[in-house]
Amino acid sequence: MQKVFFHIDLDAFFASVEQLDHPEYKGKPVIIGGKPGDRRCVVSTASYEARAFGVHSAMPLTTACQLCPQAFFLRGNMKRYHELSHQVMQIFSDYSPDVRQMSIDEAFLDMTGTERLFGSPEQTAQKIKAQVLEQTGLTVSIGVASTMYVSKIASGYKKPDGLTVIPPGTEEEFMCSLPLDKVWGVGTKTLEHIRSAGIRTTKQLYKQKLNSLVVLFGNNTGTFLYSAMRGNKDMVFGEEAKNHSISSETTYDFDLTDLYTIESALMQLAETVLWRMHDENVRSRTVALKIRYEDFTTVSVQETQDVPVRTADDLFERSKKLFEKKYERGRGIRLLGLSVDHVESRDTPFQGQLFDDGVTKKSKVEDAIFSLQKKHPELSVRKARLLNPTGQSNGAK
DNA sequence: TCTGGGGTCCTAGGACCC
DNA sequence: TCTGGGGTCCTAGGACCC
Repeated sequence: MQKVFFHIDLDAFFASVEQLDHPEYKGKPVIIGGKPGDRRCVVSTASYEARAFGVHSAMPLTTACQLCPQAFFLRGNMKRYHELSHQVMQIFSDYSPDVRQMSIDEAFLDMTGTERLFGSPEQTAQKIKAQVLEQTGLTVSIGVASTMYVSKIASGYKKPDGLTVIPPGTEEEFMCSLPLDKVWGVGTKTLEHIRSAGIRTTKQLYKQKLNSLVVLFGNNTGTFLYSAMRGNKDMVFGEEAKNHSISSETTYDFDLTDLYTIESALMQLAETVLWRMHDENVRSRTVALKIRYEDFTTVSVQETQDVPVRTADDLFERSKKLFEKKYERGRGIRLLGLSVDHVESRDTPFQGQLFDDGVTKKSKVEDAIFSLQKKHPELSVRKARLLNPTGQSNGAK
């Protein structure tokens, strides 16, 4: 059967939600990411009105302020965005049993074989767009194609409120019509590499033999580029990620140098990560610490132990050990990040040494606190060290 | 214009085992 | 008398995506 995939993207999602909730923002430039004067911020989303001034995602906020000082600058309201995202995803599931949400604002739908039910893919896409607009007030852009990969690129072809259908058999033609930097999966580095090989257009890239791409870019990237230019049919729907991780990181307003402050920051990160591990009911044996120094050089260190992390204290102690191992004394720290990797469900039996060193009890106490706090979010149970009566932060935003 | 936070996947080398 | 080969796990760094 002819495969049909939709890729659906919410247009300038965070900014559109704000314009929806605050009619006074409608038709005006809106920039999510921070308030003017906030340090070390980047643009998360810019409304199309702001994009007209050259503002785009990932741009330093200070730049955005200069390009478009009259914009409404907002820090954003993730809770609200998640609410609306959920609502939109629900609508998608009315149209396909196979929805793969890729992030808060986009999803793939396997629409293969739904023609009898809903009509042609184009008609169905129109219906979805109309239903999302009617029920949420938001617009989406949809790409329709015979492969997931091409549908993804097609959804970005015409925005906002776009619909792009790539008829079966025209995938390669479509890929060859794109500028090189629109090839999904090709970032700055690979683009540079491609250009330095004398390849200037997707057409030229398409003409390369698999074998010469492998010689130029290595097996993985070479094969990817070859396959991408032909619509990347290998990208399949049902694959599970094999290496789940949970992380939390903070860029501080001012560089950290004082050891006590640094340890408090690590404790904060450990609490955040452990809270989420509880929330997802997972455990992990691998803890990784990331340090970004004042000059933006970034290093990381990780350790896998035989026994999984059990308490926030445990995680804090491990992170402190990693910090001492890696930190170059005297250097200012702009970012600290803590993550646990290779997480697995706490329900899968643990193949390891079982012993009681007093941590088990502590872990049970913590479990109780976490579930209590989950039931009653208004109760705040926090470590004394992390409370700050002066209202001064550690420098974290 | 000084550069967020949350992720996934890949590479290359080393340790260790059979 | 010049050093196998495959498999698995681990680590540090990096590319890329939203």
